Amino acid sequence: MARKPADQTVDREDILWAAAEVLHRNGYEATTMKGIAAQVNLTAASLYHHFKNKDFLLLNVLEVGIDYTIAKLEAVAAADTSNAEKLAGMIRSHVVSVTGNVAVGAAMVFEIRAVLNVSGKNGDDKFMEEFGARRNRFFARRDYFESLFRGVIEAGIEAGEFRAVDADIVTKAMLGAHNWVGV
Amino acid sequence: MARKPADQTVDREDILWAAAEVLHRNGYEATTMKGIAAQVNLTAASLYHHFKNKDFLLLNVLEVGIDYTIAKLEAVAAADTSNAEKLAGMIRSHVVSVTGNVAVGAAMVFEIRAVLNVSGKNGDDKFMEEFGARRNRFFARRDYFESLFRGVIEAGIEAGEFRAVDADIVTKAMLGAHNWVGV
DNA sequence: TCTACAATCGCATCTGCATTCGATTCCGTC
DNA sequence: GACGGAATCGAATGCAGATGCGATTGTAGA
Repeated sequence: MARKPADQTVDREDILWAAAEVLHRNGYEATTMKGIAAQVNLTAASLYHHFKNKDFLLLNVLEVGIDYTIAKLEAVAAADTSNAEKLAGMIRSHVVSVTGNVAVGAAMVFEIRAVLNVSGKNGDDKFMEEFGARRNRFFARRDYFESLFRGVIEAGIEAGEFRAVDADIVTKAMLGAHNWVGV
Repeated sequence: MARKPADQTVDREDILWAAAEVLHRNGYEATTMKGIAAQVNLTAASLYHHFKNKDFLLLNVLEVGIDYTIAKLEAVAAADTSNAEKLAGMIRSHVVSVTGNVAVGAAMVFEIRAVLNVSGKNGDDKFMEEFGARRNRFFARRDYFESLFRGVIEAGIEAGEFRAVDADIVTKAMLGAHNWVGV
């Protein structure tokens, strides 16, 4: 009695989805391994077979989210159109990403800080080394994501298509607007 | 040795500020009573002299924040100007509120859901009754706050000052933009 | 069929945190 | 100066949640 029938097994991705949902409902710290496990009819212990620990699991949710969002965005950003059209397309793409998968979208909006705070308790060198690296990669991706928007805005200003606004602030405001409509 | 010198005593408000800061840094669940207490050079136990418990304390942070924000906003919203001017003033007011006190501002943005989730563990009837009431009041305030914006937008559309947009969505997007620049 | 591995589970541990309580010290007031 | 309440603290309690471990059982090849 230590294993469920084969037709109930889940894979990494199922767990990530479940985690995203629980995350969306409860927030990072309030999300328990038990809670995630329950979502996929497993016990908390079983999750450790698939993920190193809670922090890695949740970071993984964000990684998948940002990668997906960026992939869709890059396609649009690479288009050979005016900056105005490009920006419009990017906005559409981003909003669709955020609203299409509210759980993951919200996770990326709300749980960043939680990921940032992982550090103290886990005194493990090995752990923090790997986690830190992946976390940095995630934030780098996030910066890159933002830079896609900022880039188009700046290019648009250069080209005289847009008024000369503060691209930094406008980018942030814009992303905030996108995030918010999906919450 | 059970009391600090008089010049170090703190009051409710000091604690609320401290809580807002810790909240901003760590998020709701990761915010510990000990952490808040440390911020004002007290022990966790001492906080219970000032607040019923953690949930009430943190809810109080949000209450103060929304009340402050609304107070400032109402002044502008009541002005006898065009809707466009009014809206501009409100945006200014809100952004200043959010950026002026990042801790409280961020708390209101990020911790709402945490407050919403308070319920299970505290089986106390008395507790949940009062907490629920205050929480509802808070959310009502929050709705009211949003309605101030939506109202002006709708009025502006009526008056032909603004294009006929979806006031709901635009309000959300707008507030998201404001919140985001302050994060 | 047998074997190795993957996927689970139950249980036990360990830790951190909220909350309680009794004791102590300050301060304003009478 | 004595008294009552306010503000603190330290220590103890109790619980929930992360994680480790050994046992168990599907399942895919040899």
